[in-house]
Amino acid sequence: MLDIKWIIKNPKEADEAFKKRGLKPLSDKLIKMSKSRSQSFVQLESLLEQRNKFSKEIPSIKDKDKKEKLIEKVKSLKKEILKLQEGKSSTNSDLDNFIMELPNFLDNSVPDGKSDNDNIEIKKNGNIKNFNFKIKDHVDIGESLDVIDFKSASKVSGARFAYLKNNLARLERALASFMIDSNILSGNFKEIYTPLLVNEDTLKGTGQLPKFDSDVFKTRENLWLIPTSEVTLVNLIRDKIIEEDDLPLRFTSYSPCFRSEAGAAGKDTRGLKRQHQFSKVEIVSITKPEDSNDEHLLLLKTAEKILQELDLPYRVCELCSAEVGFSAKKTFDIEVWIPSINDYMEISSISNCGDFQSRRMNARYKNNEKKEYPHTLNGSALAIGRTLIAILENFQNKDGTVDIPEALKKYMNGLERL
RNA sequence: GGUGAGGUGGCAGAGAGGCUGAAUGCGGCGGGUUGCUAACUCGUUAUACAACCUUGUGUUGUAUCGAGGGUUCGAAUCCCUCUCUCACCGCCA
Repeated sequence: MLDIKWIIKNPKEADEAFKKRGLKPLSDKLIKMSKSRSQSFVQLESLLEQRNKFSKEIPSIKDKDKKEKLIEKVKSLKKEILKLQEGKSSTNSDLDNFIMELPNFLDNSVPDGKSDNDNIEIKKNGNIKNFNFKIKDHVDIGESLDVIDFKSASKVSGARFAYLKNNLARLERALASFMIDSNILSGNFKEIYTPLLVNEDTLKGTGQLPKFDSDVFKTRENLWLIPTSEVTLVNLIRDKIIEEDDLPLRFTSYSPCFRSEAGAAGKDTRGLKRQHQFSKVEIVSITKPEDSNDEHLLLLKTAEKILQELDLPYRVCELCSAEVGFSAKKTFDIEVWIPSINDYMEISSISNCGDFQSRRMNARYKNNEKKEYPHTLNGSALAIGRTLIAILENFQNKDGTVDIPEALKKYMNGLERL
């Protein structure tokens, strides 16, 4: 959530920031809304004060008529209060609703841009293999090895689901263990197993709601399937006051993720790339504001290390202004090399959300005696479904088999290839 | 899913329409006593928001006793809904 006080104090800078996000200047509107809110608030307070004062006097008045009169007076006060409260709660929620749908301000360092073409590649790593045979994509590899079954999945669940079978199912499990272990080593991330169903407030806290409700699956019981365990990991600090010495908090979690991807119909329909359900190992950090830039790099390094150990070629991009997500102020994407498309594909997104989420969830930390909003950061380390694609394709052999990356063999009981 | 009991400050625990932002105890903080510790003792000890100026470790106000509604001149206290915790029963990996 944006800091309305800061906007009131710095309307020009705020409008610049809105512009960078591709929005109209909104400071005027926000300031007006906030002013009318605080005006009615002051008015209401003074009415409440009167009511309380008179009410307190009533029991000590002996004269019956006087008493009656005073009671009548308070009654009419009450009517006024009720009226005002109605107005207030509507302007109040106007501002709240409006501001809850505004994205985070971008970091100054974020490059301007209009599409993913304007993302800036900042690093490349690993060797892209030259295959001396006709390569297959992961769908063909998976189906010919009888380890992926889309047909059955579409019958059982519908489009955008898949069965993984045999050693590919095992590989998915191996990757989860491997990634978690690697993360714990990289930064002493604490492993967490989280709930997969959450309530509305939780999703508001991290920013999926209220704006992106169509991207998230909702159950009859008003619980929502998490689209990422960022949601549950960051919400661990909701309504809490963290001791300064306990920062940074670092969490890692393996979980299924569910995305309805309402806006993505017809996109990437082939294969495992864009599924309604996929697994992901997530890393999350909660830091002091002054540490979050360094922490952002640590998260990046943590995710990169996994690709390095898996021996997968990748590059790191800094997202341009058009591509940074709603809650983030700065994001690095890691993209892994995919031979069948002869290009890189996003496999991890690592974001610094500043105090945007901690404001939304009212999470603070003690800075000496002051309470301030910590920064929250999250990243995939890594998306497992897409890691499977990368392994199937980058480690494929001419005979249709797929080698198991060295780092995973011990998690596969020594298995050499699929 | 059913039944019952509950949710009060950092914690424990009173309060059962106005004197209650809330007794008491513990803990915390500051002081006293003491060779040190302990014990004892005195004082102090919530948060958020707002208004005002004398811009201060300021004054005043409002809200907060799980959440949201309601009754009332007045609600921690009465009523309704929801939620969470605990116990027992049922079901269950």
